[in-house]
Amino acid sequence: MTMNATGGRRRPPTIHDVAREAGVSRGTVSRVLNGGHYVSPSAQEAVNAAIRKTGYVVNRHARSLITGRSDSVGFLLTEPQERFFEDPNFNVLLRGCTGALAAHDIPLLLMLAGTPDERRRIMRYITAGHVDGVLLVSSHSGDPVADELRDAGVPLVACGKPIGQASKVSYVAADDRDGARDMVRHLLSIGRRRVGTVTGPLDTPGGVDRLAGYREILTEEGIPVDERLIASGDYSRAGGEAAATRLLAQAPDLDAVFVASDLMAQGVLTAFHRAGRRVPEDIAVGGFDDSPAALTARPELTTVRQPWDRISAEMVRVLLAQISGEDPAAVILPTELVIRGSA
Amino acid sequence: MTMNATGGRRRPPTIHDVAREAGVSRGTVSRVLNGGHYVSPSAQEAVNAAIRKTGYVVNRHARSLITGRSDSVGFLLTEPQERFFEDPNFNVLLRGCTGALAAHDIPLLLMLAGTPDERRRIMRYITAGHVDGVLLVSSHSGDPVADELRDAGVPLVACGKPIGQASKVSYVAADDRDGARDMVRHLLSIGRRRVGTVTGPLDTPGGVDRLAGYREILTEEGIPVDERLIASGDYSRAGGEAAATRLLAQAPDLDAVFVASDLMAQGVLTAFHRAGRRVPEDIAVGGFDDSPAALTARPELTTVRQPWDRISAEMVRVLLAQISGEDPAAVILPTELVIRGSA
DNA sequence: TTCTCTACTGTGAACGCTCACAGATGCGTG
DNA sequence: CACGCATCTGTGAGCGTTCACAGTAGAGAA
Repeated sequence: MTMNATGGRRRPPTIHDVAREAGVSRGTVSRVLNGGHYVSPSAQEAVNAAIRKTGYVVNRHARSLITGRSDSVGFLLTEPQERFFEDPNFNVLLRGCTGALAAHDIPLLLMLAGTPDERRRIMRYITAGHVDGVLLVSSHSGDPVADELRDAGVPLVACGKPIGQASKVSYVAADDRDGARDMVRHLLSIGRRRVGTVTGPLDTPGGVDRLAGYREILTEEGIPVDERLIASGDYSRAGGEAAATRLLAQAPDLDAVFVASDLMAQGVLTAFHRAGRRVPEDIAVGGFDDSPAALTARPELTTVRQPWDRISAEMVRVLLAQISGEDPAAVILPTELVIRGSA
Repeated sequence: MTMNATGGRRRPPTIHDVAREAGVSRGTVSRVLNGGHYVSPSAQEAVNAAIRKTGYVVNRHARSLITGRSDSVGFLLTEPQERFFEDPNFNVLLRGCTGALAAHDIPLLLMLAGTPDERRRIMRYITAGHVDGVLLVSSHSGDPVADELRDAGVPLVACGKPIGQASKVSYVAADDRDGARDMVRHLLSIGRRRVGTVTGPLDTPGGVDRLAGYREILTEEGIPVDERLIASGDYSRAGGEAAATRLLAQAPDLDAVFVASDLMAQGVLTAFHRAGRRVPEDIAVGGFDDSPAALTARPELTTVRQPWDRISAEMVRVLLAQISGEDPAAVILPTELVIRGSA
């Protein structure tokens, strides 16, 4: 018989081979491949059989050459990468995006742009049309990359609200403010009155919005906001530890603290432990993210879950919509309070 | 002047545009692009200037169509993915590979093959020549994917020694046995005599080789191997906790334990804590991996560092060598004992 | 009948690049 | 002087696909 398929790993079959096998023309095979419009049922079937028989797989390079699309998207990480790879949320996100794209048969290209050099190289790669769109992950938003890409006309979806220039950039984010509100409300509901907070960097939406939620609830409850109860961190464990130490010094009567990330909350726990404060007896601690770190911590962290699975799915959905011509869109997803031992 | 480059985002410049701009032919431009052999210095320079001026970037699809190469490689994860994405080592590996490839201007395609369906789709994608080679990460080695890819003639490098069929598959691994030997030797050197171990799954090289190292040192030191001191885990925290509990029941006089992963060691610490055993006073604990988990643990884990940065670099090196025609190769890298509080 | 419309099919002509080849030049050697 | 050889250059062909277009056939309307 034919010595192709699994056997002789020679030249892979082309659309020509399929056409010959099916007794139709290239054009018909191509039409079957692209949705099967204007193809008779008999031809349709013959082509499908031929595809199965020959083991044909479309050559994406040839297709891309003519369509101008690449049928792939980039997953772009700006900034020093350690921060991300340390962050368990990031992994969930990466996995979710890869999976969601795979459902559309679209490969994901992982791109790391830590240094200016890499950034340049990658921008060239992207703007040369080697990907159809970009999923952008960058914590310090206000990242120039977002604007550059937008200006270059590259479909783009950011993870988290980009702050700064009210650029028309699509994004998907959890409702940070509302999540913070839930947590602080919870801390108050269990009887705490000196509720502090360790914020994220204030050039990130997570930093700004979670702090805003904190302020709002206190105000709504008629509790004056005491600036000595506010310390800023950098989303790292060490930063959380340092912030907690400052907090204890500034406000020794602290009885609860809302920490803007679980990783920082781990540092906060360490600081409190060293200072001889018990959690949650002396001080209740609430985190944010519901990362695996929340379960590693002792006691386990009460935290705010971000719907990462939905975030990744939405990012992909919005990006694909944008690639096929729709306008940029913003999606904000609800968070969920997860109560464990620390508060 | 010319209305290209940064300005009008119309059709990107082609090799034709560059040739015209430089006053040479396509062929000469192509030669410059591919190493610059047989090109006069003056032409070389004119072409480079034209490339800068036009902002030309090679169209990889057109190139791939004719060369048959795709100039990209896949990073393939088999098995249920959670396991990997939970594992901090994996992240270091992914980051390292992406970076090492970027240095060669080769994009990395992340591929997740958790389900049989995905596996089929991805195998088709790979064997269709959409990537030039594959970096394979799969903990339970003996994975059929490795053999399938090898049989399909796809350049391949595995992370960790594939066990089972002595297949001619390239791999890069840390020296598990030697690392285990160092750790057990260390435990003995601090005076422990009832040294147990929690192994990894015994269908993984990490499981087998680390146990082998454990046995070897005990034997060399003339200490009989007591099977009650050996419990197997599954590289998960919960598995470590369960194994430690069994160990305590089987051998209450345990005074040290070598755990085949840091994550499991965390579980072991939890179990010991619950049983009222102090670490390291009552029982010394040694981990493996030097993952961030080692620093999260209390006390911080004495552990064996795997050189993940070098592993990723070597994987990429070996893969690229193989793509350009060299034979498969195995690389084994030394580990390093990291002493902290737990032992 | 004849004409129009829809459903379907086949055929060049690209897409942007590399490769093989043919040609041109300059230089050293028989 | 003729010849080989190495260096350099341009040209046509073709990689595998899609797209626009030109058809063909059959059904229904005029």
